[in-house]
Amino acid sequence: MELSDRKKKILTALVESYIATAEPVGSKALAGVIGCSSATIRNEMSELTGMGLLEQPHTSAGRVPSPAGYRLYVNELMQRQKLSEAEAAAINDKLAKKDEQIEQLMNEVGQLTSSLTQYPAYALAMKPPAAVKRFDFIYVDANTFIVVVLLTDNTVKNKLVHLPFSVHQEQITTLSSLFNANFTGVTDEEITDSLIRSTERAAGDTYGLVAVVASFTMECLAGAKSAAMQVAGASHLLSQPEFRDPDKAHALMNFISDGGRLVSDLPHMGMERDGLRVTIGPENLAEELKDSSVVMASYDTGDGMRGYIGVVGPTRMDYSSVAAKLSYIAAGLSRLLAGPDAPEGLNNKLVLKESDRHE
Amino acid sequence: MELSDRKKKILTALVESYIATAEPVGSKALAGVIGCSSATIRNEMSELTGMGLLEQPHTSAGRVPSPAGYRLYVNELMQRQKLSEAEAAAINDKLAKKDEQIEQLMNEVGQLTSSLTQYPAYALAMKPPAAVKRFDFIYVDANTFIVVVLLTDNTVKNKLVHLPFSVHQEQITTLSSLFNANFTGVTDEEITDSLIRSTERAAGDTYGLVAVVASFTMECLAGAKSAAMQVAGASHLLSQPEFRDPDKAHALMNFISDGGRLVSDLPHMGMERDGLRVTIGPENLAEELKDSSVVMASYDTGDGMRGYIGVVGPTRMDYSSVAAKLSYIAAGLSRLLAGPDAPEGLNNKLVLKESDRHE
DNA sequence: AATTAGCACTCGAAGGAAAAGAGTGCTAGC
DNA sequence: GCTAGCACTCTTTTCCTTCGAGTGCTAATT
Repeated sequence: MELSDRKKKILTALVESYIATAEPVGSKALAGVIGCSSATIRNEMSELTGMGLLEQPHTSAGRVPSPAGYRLYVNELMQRQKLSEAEAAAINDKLAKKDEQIEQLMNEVGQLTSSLTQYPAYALAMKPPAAVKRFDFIYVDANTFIVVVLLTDNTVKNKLVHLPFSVHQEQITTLSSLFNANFTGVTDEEITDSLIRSTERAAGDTYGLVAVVASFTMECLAGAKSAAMQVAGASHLLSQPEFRDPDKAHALMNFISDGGRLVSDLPHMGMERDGLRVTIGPENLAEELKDSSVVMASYDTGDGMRGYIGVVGPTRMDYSSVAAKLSYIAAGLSRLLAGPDAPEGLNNKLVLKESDRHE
Repeated sequence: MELSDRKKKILTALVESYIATAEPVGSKALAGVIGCSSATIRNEMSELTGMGLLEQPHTSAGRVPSPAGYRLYVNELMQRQKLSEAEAAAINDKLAKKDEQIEQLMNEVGQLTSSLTQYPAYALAMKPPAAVKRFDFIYVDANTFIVVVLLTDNTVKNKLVHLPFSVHQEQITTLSSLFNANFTGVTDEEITDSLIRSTERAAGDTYGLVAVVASFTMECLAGAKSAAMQVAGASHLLSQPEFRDPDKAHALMNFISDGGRLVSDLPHMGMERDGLRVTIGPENLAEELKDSSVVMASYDTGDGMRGYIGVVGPTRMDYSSVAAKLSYIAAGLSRLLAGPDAPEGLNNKLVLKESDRHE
């Protein structure tokens, strides 16, 4: 059922006033804004309460939006906000530095989001599954060599292997061709015991090393697809009036600090058209979030890497401004990670431009 | 001036009772424990107050230890506590996994310390300065090669370099000998502009790549000596009665979450004999810590790598148990990082034992 | 029919007095 | 030197009152 224009206006004004002040809103306060008497507002508010969009903390307090009220506000009433020049510039600035490890980057993004929104924030990156593109073995000395693995996403991993017995340069070379023949283009699930065993049979006197290198390879592949997750700014919660009760604050902080729960208990699929998603109070699965809200945005680099950034706060969250900021940051991340300077995905590589050549 | 035995007993009992309950301690409560009447205790307490070891929140409350009182307790009265079997086992268990990146490890150690002590904890690792032991260059394709750098601390770093022009296999080989000749054994301060320029002059047609590889090298060396710092469990603060005031909690949490301040504002030198150090309330330099205490322990791998773990809490901290746990964890870390299984320091290397050889 | 003014009513917040309770300091006696 | 006793102090708790914001309803107005 459709609301009258005036009801929409009242609900909007009420939600925004409550977001700003955290105080229940009375009819008098709205009368001025809407342009009719407080009695009229009271009648309207009474109906809105009947529809479940507003709530009364107690008889003689003003009204407060219910979760359904917030939902309606977020879906239909809220203004899409633009970032100020300064904010946009700050974000671009922070994101300018590429070429970082993914954990490090997620950490910075979390910090940035949190300090910008003044709410706790998290940042999550998920890499697509990778395979090995090529192996290189570097002979260091009789007891030591280095395995260097180049993955399909152009990440490079390495490991120093120290042996209690000696090997020759040629044995390492053999090992190298062996692995390049058998283990390239293989994802981590495809590294089976039988593959390892058949490689060992072909390995001659270097069979003892196969299992070691194979397990390192699996580690790399597992690491490559694993998600990086960072949480930042949890202490911002404490400045919100709804968390002046230390017990409530504690419960939610615990939940937030446990990155695993954030990932598992938030429905990170089914983003709206613009890659944004808001879950309000009881819509959240996790018990700890039943009277908090989460705003999240997804980004996508186009080459299989996806991720999310999000913000946790009281249901009385400044949805409009948070949504705008998250969208902007997410868009920036998509650009950064898939941009022309990093055409093949994120990794610690270095692109040399013609202009860098010394004359 | 030396305290009578009875005064020591009273002070000890009072501190421990206050640590346990967070309530000011009255003379009656102590009378039972000490074995004389409350009036006697009152007289003694009055003198202890005069000496500045106790404080009265107000006339009709019991007494509370002053910072000086805690200091005396920590220095002379407190029992060196032993860990329970279970606790020791839990720590050993957690520390069993070696072979991790240093950031990851510090993160886990922070978590472990925090969950064990129920206070916020931090873990800090500082690597000694390193130099490059050798360079390897892997030719991938005409536009791409990988630089692999083996450092003196046996860490291996790599970078994929993508070029806007083609190079030949031989050019890469030249580059390799060039860098191995000029840049090995060099610390990051020793990489000067003139070194780079003289190498470029010797580089022939690969001069354009010298600066790139050199700057990557500096990055590696800088990264190798940089400290890894992790903070965990900040939310434990909220369960302490002294931080029921959200403003206080907020201020301290902000301080703690800012790892940099923790490092710079804590006097991490001058550990006591057993590698432990306690700073109580106003002894702390940082304004935010003026009514908190910090217990920290140092570890040392013997090969130049040092680090600290620490715990932040109210002055009413359970010094005895925290000190025991920190000592144990620090000792465990020393062992882990310098132990027989990792004889050359921490890095992501892999040591193959004879028994690992397949038969 | 919709809006508004007026008014009685409700209920939490704020303030204040009184009572309760815990602990001290002092004095006198053991 | 220790202890019992007691008056005194000061916080905490409780209960009561007052105050005020805001509602819901009714009747008047447009």
